[in-house]
Amino acid sequence: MSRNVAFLATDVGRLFRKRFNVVARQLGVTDAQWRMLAAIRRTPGINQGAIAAWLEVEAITAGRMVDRLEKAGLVERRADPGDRRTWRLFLTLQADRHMDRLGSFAEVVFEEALAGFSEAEHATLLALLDRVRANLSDTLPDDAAAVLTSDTLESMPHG
Amino acid sequence: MSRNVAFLATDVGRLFRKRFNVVARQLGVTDAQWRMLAAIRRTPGINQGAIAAWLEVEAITAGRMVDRLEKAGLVERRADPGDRRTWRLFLTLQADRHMDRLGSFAEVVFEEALAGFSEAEHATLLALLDRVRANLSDTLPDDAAAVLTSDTLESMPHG
DNA sequence: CAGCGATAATAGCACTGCTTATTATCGTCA
DNA sequence: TGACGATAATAAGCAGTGCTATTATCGCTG
Repeated sequence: MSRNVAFLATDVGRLFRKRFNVVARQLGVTDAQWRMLAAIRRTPGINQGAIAAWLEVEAITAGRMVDRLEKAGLVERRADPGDRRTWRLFLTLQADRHMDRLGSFAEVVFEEALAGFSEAEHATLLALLDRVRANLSDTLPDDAAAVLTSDTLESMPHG
Repeated sequence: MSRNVAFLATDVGRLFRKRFNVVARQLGVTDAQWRMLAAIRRTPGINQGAIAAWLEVEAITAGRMVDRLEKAGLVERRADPGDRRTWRLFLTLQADRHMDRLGSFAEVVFEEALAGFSEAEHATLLALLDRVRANLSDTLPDDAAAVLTSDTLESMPHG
């Protein structure tokens, strides 16, 4: 029944999310929000479209997450001096302080998830899963790659 | 960044869902609904709690999906003669007629997802992913196993 | 049979995510 | 410079998912 990659992947993702959120709720942050915060920390000043491409979600999805994160005081939207359509995203100090603890929480769940795995098995799993993701990512791999090299990020304040 | 099982699994699940739903929308059925329909077809008369355990989601989640499927005319709730708290679930004729086509749709996406995979790689991926799922499934494996052998299903009309 | 803990389902609230449509702006081309 | 297609973001509406709390029963125990 569930003997297929899609269902297993869906289940693993959901189960991870559930576990992570139990502990991360202490900080008022969900797993998806953590991913977004991490992406912003990696490239401060990134705009919503680029972060959506990076996370492989739709722009509207990313936009609403930013709404909540902004309201929660974890992300700051700053106007782009060169393009009045876009927002530049930055972490607040509070968010920055949360990142280490969130990382630790995730580490714990990762270890549970991989209990009994050898290093080789772990590596194999990641490699195979990544190939599946690539197969299913329409034009997304190109877009995501573009994000990392485009001029969008060239003018960023302190990358 | 996304070099961990949880994120990769989340992404693969989401990407699969997106692709599958593009075609399945013709029949007005989502991927999650298809999973539930398949579970009901496998054990007609199953109740909501058991199906929730089988799908590894919360009872309320399954209950609301049944709401929508019932409204869409794909699932029928029948009272349980022996327990007034529970509902027995059955596919309608319409749903039954959809199942083959939905299976075909999924096959296509599965093949895309596994493009370039050898049989051995495929098997390895499934085995490793399933171990991760087992690691993350709290008491769920036991519950799910129980579902398959419990008296819940013994008195089912034509399994 | 009365009480009480366990179980099945549901109600309310919140978050993630998608599709389709709309608004504001940009950039280019005539 | 003015129009028009492309792009960034948002709006509306729905599905899936979870947590916490509540209601209706069950079933056992005294």
